[in-house]
Amino acid sequence: MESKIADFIKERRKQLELTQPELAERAGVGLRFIRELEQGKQTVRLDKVNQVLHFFGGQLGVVEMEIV
Amino acid sequence: MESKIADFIKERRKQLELTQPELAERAGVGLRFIRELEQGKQTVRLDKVNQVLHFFGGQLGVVEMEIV
DNA sequence: CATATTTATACCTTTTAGGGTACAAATATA
DNA sequence: TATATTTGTACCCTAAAAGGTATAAATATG
Repeated sequence: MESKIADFIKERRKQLELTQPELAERAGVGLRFIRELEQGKQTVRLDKVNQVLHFFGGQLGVVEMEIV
Repeated sequence: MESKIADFIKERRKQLELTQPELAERAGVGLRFIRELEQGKQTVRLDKVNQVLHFFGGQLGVVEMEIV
């Protein structure tokens, strides 16, 4: 698993049958950002991630740490 | 409410009776970052927020959007 | 298998996050 | 209330995030 957040976004995007450029446009972020996000990049801005998650009705919040 | 994440960190820090400089040091981030974070700054890096949350046994994850 | 669509990678530029630090404001304590 | 501690604000600097875009790689489709 690359990243829970990445997986969430990738899955929800496919559920809606959107391409990366389409999601970028609708979420109001750059295409490159969507790509990096879906690939699990960690050094991304929180507000930008939220902008994408909002499109799916989600947002970032504090959760318990994974027992990896 | 400034920000759920900000409040979480501020509260947990006080529970452990730590000052901002102490938390910054232990979490391995800059003091200024802790200050901005506790004041609800949204344009922060996800990995840095996680660095702080890890100290409290938490992390960022996708949650349902708030009905504000 | 050829072709079209989608995704990944790479380059350049601008903006800004984060660290450091100094000082003011606020809060706690003696 | 005077003093010490903690927090907030402001400054400079560097590294890199994000946008745009072109192209290669991968995947889907005919």
